[in-house]
Amino acid sequence: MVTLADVARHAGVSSSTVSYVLSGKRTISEETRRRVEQAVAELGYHPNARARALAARRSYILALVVPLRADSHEPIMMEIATSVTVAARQYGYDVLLITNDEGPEGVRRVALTGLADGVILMDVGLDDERIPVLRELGTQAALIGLPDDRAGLSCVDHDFAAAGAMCADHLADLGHREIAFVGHTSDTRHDNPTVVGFRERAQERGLRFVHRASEGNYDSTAGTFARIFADRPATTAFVVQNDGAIGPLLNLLRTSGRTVPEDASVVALCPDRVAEQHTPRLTTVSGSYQDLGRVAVEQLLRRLTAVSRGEEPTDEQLLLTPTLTVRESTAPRV
Amino acid sequence: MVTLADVARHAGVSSSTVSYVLSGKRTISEETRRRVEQAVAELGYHPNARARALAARRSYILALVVPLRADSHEPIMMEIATSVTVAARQYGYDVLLITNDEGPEGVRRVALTGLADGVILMDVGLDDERIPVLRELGTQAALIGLPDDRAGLSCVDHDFAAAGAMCADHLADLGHREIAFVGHTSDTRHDNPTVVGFRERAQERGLRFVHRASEGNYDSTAGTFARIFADRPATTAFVVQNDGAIGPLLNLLRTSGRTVPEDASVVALCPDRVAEQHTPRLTTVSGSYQDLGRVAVEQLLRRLTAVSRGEEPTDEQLLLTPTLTVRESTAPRV
DNA sequence: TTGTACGCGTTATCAA
DNA sequence: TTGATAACGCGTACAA
Repeated sequence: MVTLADVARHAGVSSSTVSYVLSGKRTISEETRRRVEQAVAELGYHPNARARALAARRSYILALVVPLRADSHEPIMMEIATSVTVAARQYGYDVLLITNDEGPEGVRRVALTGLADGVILMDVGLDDERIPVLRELGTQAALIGLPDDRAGLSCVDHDFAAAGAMCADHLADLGHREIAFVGHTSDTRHDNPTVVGFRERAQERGLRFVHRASEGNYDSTAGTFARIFADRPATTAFVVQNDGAIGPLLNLLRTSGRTVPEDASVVALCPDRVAEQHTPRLTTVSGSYQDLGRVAVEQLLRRLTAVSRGEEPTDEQLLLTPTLTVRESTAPRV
Repeated sequence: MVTLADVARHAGVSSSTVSYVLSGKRTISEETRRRVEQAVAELGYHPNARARALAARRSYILALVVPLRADSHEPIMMEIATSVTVAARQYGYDVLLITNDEGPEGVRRVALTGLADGVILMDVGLDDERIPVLRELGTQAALIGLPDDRAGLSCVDHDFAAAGAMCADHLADLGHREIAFVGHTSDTRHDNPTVVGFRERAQERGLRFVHRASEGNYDSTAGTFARIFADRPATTAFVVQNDGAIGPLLNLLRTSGRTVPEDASVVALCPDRVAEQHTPRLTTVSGSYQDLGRVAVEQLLRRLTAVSRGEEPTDEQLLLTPTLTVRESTAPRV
């Protein structure tokens, strides 16, 4: 293994000079810089991360805590995880994966042992049990998802309320008056922000709507579908916040003799990738999960640099505005 | 921060004794062990991972290299990543996430800087560009996927050929004679092991079959479906190796007046989670991605312990036998 | 602009 | 069964 001392010897300078050339924390004469860089190249020197971490008292590692059984969320989780990793690398950080089967202790462990400099929490619930640990240890963190008590924390999430409102607006603009919102049965929250945003905007625009749930499979969606038309036969548009219900819904519309978008418009709240897979390709309101990961990394790194300067880190709460992408599944009401 | 020296002082022993109590690498008298453990508890000592890594010359971190744009593979990737992490934790290791946008250099970086003790490569291709780096640096690794040249490497993968054969056997046992295999257009390999395994067993059992591809959306699958029945009107069973084509296929069967499984049997090569979502619930031949991750971790750790003992690590190539789960989509041919 | 020297918190060797 | 103590390789305050 080639060490800093080896490079120093080879270049005829002290090892601290080599260190400073590499870190750029000191002004170095052009001549010695050249010599050092050449020695680095000739010897094939690679700084030892372990020694650096010990001496610098930071590991340049961020811990990413992912939920273990994210059920249907899994593709999204991977997308966030990779975007976090890519973003972190651009700032010279690496990412350690922590699964939630360690529970809140996972956070405690990486913070206490100094494995990670900070923590990114995915899939943060309203009352997340990992948050007390952050407060107790003073661990720097960025959360993806908005907990109830955000004091002292930086968080980022999609602006679900805006997404709901955008669905209402788009369909209202197209002249629809009777809309069905198809959610997921596993969403037990009465104050699902998407629904709230949708409802408020729908009321402002004078729309009638029903909110129904599906389990995300064919049978359940068929039942939901039947009930919607039993209750509201004049329904001409659907908003779907349930990836598994999309395929069944489209098929039910088809088999019931309704053409999309001529007879019924469909707006999906799902990743674009999913929307492109269906026939017709679906109009969506969607947020970027990559942005979510990137923003979380940047929030956390801002906190870390603040702390390293002896400043107080500033709490940031950011809601990312989603995008309406009009594809083939929405059209003016006839 | 509480250090080993603090604990030693508090317990009235030397710091090396504390270290040995914690690592268990030395026999310690009951009395001192008790004193040390009490001091650890009273002071709330947590060993510093960075110092440990430097002194022990191992980081107790494994690097997991995931493909960046895994397209449809993404849910699977997350499942493997979490199972790798959980398994690694059980052996006292953590997992660092490396995305393939760093390319082969990512492997070089973590190995050369000593960030990780070993590497797990996901989604390994037949001729993977990361493999030469492993060889060049002598980095210990475990691969998920089987490359062509496996010399000096430990690998694990599903036994796809066995999976294909099991599909053929199951349908042959049920009396089917004409079978359609629906694959994915993105699979350009002529020697797709699943197809090979299926074909060979099908021939042994005297089955007729066609192999067709779909892009995994409704339109493409509809075209494939039409062609299959144009070519082979007597087809009574399908094997699907294309998650996106499953929903469309079931709907096409339904709308064309064929009931599953009475008129047509369907065997899916997909995760059980996906199979359970469809109506009817699908008979599958599937392998466990969790096992894949766990086995890779164990292979890598065996190599690492061998090396630390000065022994030569043994190469292991393991194919995991998949499982046939009979659900509601297959029945005897009528 | 450069060098010296100490510290980071463990592990592990060598003695006792 | 236990204790000193020398690495481990780098960062940085202090000195020159």
